Amino acid sequence: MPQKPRTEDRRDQIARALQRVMARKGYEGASIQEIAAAAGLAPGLVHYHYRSKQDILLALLGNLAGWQARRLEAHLSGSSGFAALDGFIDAHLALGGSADPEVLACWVACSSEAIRQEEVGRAFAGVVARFVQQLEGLIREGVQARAFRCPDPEVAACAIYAAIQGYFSLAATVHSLIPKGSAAPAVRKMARALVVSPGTGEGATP
Amino acid sequence: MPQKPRTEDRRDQIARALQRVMARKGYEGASIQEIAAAAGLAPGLVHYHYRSKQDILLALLGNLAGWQARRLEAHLSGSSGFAALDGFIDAHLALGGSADPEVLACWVACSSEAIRQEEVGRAFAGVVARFVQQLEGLIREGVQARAFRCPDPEVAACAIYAAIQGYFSLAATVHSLIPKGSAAPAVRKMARALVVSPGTGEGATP
Amino acid sequence: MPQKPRTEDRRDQIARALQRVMARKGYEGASIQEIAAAAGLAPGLVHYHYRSKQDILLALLGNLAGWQARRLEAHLSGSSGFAALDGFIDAHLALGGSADPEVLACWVACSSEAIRQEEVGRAFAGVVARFVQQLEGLIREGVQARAFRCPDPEVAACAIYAAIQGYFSLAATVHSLIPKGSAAPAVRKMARALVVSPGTGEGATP
Amino acid sequence: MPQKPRTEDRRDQIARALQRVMARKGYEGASIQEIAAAAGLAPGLVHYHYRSKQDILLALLGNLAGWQARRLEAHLSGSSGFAALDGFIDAHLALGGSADPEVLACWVACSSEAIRQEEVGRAFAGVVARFVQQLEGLIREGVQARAFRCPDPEVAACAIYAAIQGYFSLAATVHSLIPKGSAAPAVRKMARALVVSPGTGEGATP
DNA sequence: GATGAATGAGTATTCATTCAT
DNA sequence: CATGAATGAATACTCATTCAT
Repeated sequence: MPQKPRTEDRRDQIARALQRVMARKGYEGASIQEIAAAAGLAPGLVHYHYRSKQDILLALLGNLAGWQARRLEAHLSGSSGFAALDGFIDAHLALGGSADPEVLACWVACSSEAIRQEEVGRAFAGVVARFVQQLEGLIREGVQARAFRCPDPEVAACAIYAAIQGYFSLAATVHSLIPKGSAAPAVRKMARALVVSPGTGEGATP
Repeated sequence: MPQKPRTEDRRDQIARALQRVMARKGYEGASIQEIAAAAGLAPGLVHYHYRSKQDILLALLGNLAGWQARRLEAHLSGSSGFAALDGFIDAHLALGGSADPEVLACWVACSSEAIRQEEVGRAFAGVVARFVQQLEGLIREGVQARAFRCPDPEVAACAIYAAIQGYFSLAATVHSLIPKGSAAPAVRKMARALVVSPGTGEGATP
Repeated sequence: MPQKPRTEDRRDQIARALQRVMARKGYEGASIQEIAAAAGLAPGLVHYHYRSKQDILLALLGNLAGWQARRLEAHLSGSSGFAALDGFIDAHLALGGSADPEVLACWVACSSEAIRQEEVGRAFAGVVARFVQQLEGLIREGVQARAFRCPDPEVAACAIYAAIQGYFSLAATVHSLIPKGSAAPAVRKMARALVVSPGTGEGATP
Repeated sequence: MPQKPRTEDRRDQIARALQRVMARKGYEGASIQEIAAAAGLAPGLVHYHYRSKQDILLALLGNLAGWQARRLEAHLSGSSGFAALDGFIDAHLALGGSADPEVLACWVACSSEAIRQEEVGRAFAGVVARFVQQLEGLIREGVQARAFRCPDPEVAACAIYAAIQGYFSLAATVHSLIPKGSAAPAVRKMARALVVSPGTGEGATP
């Protein structure tokens, strides 16, 4: 059976297997043996293609980030103003999107590992920072185009991303608590409050 | 609870030790030996006071919930309307509050374990549900008092709590990304958008 | 079965088990499982009493050094001059002494590990240095007492110890090559050449 | 041996790679992958040219023995008596000779493996026996030529070789303990004590 | 000849849990 | 209550060897 089916394929196969196992058992709970079994590979192969278990996690994190980036691109595709803002939110929260419970559980597990493992922390922070900056960019464009009024786009972007992140966390842990289909609309509404307000003041518009 | 006082002390001592260790190493990474060492106790004592490691986690989760409930009580104390809403938010996000990085890291670790261990999941869900319902209650009171207009208090409560939860997660993982002191004000602003709007429509109304 | 049979006893028990196994299989070949089995203990106990396999080796090295030091003491016991010199040699090479093939094999294995593991190297060097310095001391005393003439006791001590060490190595590897009982007398004779000569010249003098 | 020339080159390339790696990591610590990397070859090639890892060690041992035999030949070249004796010693211990730390470390590692692996033990014993017998031959010639007086050339040869071997061992493990340049002179002096003495008695000459 | 992916047994080490004292 | 030694299963990782290409 030893052939040459593109090492890159094997790596992806293994990262996806980690995703499947980790969603149910967490990162520590995902043993190499189980990951290999889930990938349909011999246990030894895992460490042939990855130097360490952490490396698989980093690869998976890269995958998750890549998929999300691609979904984002599809949802934004040249739009601006409220359309872009809503696109960003929908790309993260709309049904059929990240609603994949496996991806959600993995993401939350990644955030936990980010606390424990410095290298994972750096990678995780990089991914999050990229999305938040992209969001901040959208807001700044909207402000320049007079579509938005926003005293502090950095704060606004962070807040909107926090709301999204919070829904991820709740969806992964207490899924039934979230009224069906309410996430994206609610965040859209909250986002508006941040990009149409004249100051840090009370609320929305006069 | 009603045992010899020493016992209750010991249990708390151990739960706090788990908190300290878990903040740095996560739940799986916190060994009983290390927990015992952090508590200044003999390893054998841990299993004398707790049936299993999971039990310590559940106790810690209870502690975290209790502390938060008490802080909430202090921040609310009879207020209503916007004051109550802001109190709820501040109790979670105001400086000096849950900003304790140890507590944040523990909370995120708990959310991860909630996915893996059914029993932890139930306990975690209970805690979250209680806070969300309390928030929902505040909103309903505000609506009845004509202070708020909110078509769906359940959705609003969930969204506001998601934003808080998201800030917890970001604070624990990518702390430096959050502009200092921006969390509570931003969530207040977002919350307003949810309790003054007439529909799921565009945003706040005149 | 969990009692308190003096942890120090357990440590010694394990170090002796390593000695038995290592004599046949070398250090790398001595698995923790096998060491535990040879000691009649559960595998987990080994790492309860020793932080790492290397630690067991260091303990064993300490044991070997200690036994040899004690044998040396017995063989020297106040003697000086040629008696002391012969005593040093006999303590190392006389029959029934280090002729224990198990000890010899361990010693050679230790010397190999001393090359690979820095910490073992330091410990091994310390042990060897101590014996060589003791020998050098004996020679210096003999010189001061006019019993010896030796231009460079450091060189002489090193050479004599090298000869001893060489017999260890040969005994452990090509035992049958050494004529029975020839080691100690031969080294005694060689040693004389180093402590009675006036210079680096030809040999012994009339 | 009579295969395609490339094959023989490859075998030597691999044996030399083992030498390099083994000097730092020992025999067990030298993985086939690493050996291949050190040789600049694909891992699979190693087992194409050698049936097993042990076979590489045996080849390396043969190389070491061969090199030493050649050096010996150069140092002896027709000499006899003390010149031959000194030549034998210098061939082993003179500066620039086996002082190559890589070779020394390998030699000590080989001696360790000789204890563990019967086949290596036989090969190692063969190599040592050959050198000792050659030395014994030199001494016998010297005796017949009336240059030496030596009651037991076998014992003398063994003793001299032990001293050489001991210096190898010390040089590989506690190099700094040996006074620079003292090895060969010291062994020459010790050797004299064995080939000029009238009996096994006290010391040198009457 | 040469390659490098594949295999699966083996390794040190960690750990929750138990229990004699 | 308290101790800390004991247990044995589990884990990440390594490695000699094989073999399809």
